[in-house]
Amino acid sequence: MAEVAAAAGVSPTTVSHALSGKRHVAEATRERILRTVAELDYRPNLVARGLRKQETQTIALIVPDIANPYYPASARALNDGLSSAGYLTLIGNTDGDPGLEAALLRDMVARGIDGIAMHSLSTAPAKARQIVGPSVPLVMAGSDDGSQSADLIATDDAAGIGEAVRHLAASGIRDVGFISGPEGQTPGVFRLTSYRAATQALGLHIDPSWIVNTTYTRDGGFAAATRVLSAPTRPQAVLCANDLIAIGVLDAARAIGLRVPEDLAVVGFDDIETAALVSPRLTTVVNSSAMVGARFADLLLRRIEHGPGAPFEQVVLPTSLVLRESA
Amino acid sequence: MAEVAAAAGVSPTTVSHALSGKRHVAEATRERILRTVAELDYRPNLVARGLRKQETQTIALIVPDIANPYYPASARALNDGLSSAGYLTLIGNTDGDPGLEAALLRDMVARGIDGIAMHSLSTAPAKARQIVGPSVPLVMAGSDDGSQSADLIATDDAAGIGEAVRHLAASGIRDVGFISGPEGQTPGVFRLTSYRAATQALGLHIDPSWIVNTTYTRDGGFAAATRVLSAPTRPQAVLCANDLIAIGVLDAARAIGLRVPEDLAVVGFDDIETAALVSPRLTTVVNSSAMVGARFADLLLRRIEHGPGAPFEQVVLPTSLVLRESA
DNA sequence: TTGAAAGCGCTAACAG
DNA sequence: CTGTTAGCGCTTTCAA
Repeated sequence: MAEVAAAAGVSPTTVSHALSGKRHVAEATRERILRTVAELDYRPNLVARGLRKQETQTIALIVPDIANPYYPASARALNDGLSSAGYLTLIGNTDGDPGLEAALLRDMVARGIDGIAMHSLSTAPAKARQIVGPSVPLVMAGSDDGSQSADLIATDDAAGIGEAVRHLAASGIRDVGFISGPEGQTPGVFRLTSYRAATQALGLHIDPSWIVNTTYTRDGGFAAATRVLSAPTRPQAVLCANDLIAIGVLDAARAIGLRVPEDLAVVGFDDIETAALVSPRLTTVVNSSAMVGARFADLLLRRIEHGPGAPFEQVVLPTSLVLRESA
Repeated sequence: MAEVAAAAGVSPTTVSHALSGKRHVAEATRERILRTVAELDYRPNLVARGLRKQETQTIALIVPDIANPYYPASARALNDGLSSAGYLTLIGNTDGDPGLEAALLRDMVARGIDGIAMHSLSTAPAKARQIVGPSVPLVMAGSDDGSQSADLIATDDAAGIGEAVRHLAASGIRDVGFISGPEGQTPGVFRLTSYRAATQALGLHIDPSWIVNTTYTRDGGFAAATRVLSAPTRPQAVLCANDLIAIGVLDAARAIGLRVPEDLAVVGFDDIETAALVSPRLTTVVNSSAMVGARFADLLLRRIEHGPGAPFEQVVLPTSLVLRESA
């Protein structure tokens, strides 16, 4: 920048203002500066600008695993919602590990990011807020501890799962199992709770062996289903905490020789693209990842604009059951 | 940092060294400093460190679209290969637009990233190098202009496509079409070339109407296939520039009432997870996205270590045909 | 309409 | 074994 200033015969201050437009610069000087900038191919150093302005035009996206098909759509929508404001996305994978979630939150703050969007599996908002400090814009999805310490995006799990259970009951199914994520991890726990409530509301009996924890993966679903389905009293249907698990259940049903949905009805959660592609096509609860990403962007932008003082917002995304072939 | 220094009764320099370990600090002082750091919950400002050291521990990943199922695995593998060295990934989506590709390259450099990994659709290595300057570590995949201006990751398209064409010919198929990506975009052009070479080697005739350009999406594949398959002289098989296109072709075949593979054989490219899940399961050329990400990390690390002087490397990833149900 | 000077928070000579 | 000083490249008072 000093070079540009020298070449254009002005002070660095003026170059800065000519580029930022933050104060008026005489038309002639401005043109001269812009020409010099082009000639010298000068590009502002954003690290220096970030240090000085205490804002980096970067927002952090913390996810369990970007390779899990649920998250990329969220990442893309977040990016698109923020790119017009000049933000770029810095990404971190946690695999749901509480230690990594915490470490990544700290690291992101140390990097001076302007906001954090987090799909949390193990860290509650209060804990996350404690780690990042009071002034960092923080929006979390999939986790609500009632602490009012971050902007929140929730999914109406109860509605979707209630709809699913009623749909099954309407087809005469009374024995419904649930395959959740790792013990204690959100959002599985919420969905499990919704399942308990929904079955109880219909007066359905639940055998404890029908409820099982596993990882949020296809392999996890396969392993869990293999256990549940080979028990003497297997359920007629299983609800799954996400679609990946449900696809694993489909695998297991095929391996065991169970027809879906005749012998076993399967319902997923999320409606990732693949859900409509597997065979049989998966009946699932729609929980749009792209919608979450878009809301991340909205809330972050609003929080950045209004500062830490404004009351925290909570948006709850609707869910709906999409009927396909598996149930 | 000044606060910590004051509280611990030492100079900032000593605090810096106590934390970085770059020079010896007396055990007692070090312990005192570390305690103070913990008490004050001090966290180094990485933006300031970045400005001073001219390195940000950040690498850029530029992809056409992170929501396209091919790229997340690459992103994850890149991240994993780099995270132990303390790097985080800054992501950019270009949609293959040359202008965006260029703009993103510039922006990343301005942000002082320590290296760039790019899945390029429209920008050749020479052009990218010109934009980022001579000293920025740059690894590109899917694009080679023979200019020796960046580290390169290539896929052995010819081998995989040759294998596919021979497999089709062995089943008695002689009329093979090719659905590519947008005109002129890599990697479609390379694959199209490989297809021409492979069919010619077997003496197969190609009708010009069997070769068509479209976007690298399921919808693109559907639209293109609808055109190709409704022509009077439709091919017996189509090769596709990627799996998403192939899945769209499957959709189109179903819509038209063509049985796959009996009436139409379909071969994809990439072997994304979904390829094995669709019905019929997709026969495709394996081109591991995770492998690309891992190589990105390797090459970037090596380049960062050795500096811009070392000769550019080029790794070519093997491909292989995986036989499933669609061909 | 423009400039001088200070400073964001750190690290690396240089010096002792 | 430790401290002083300078400076990374910007933006923003303050002053003219």
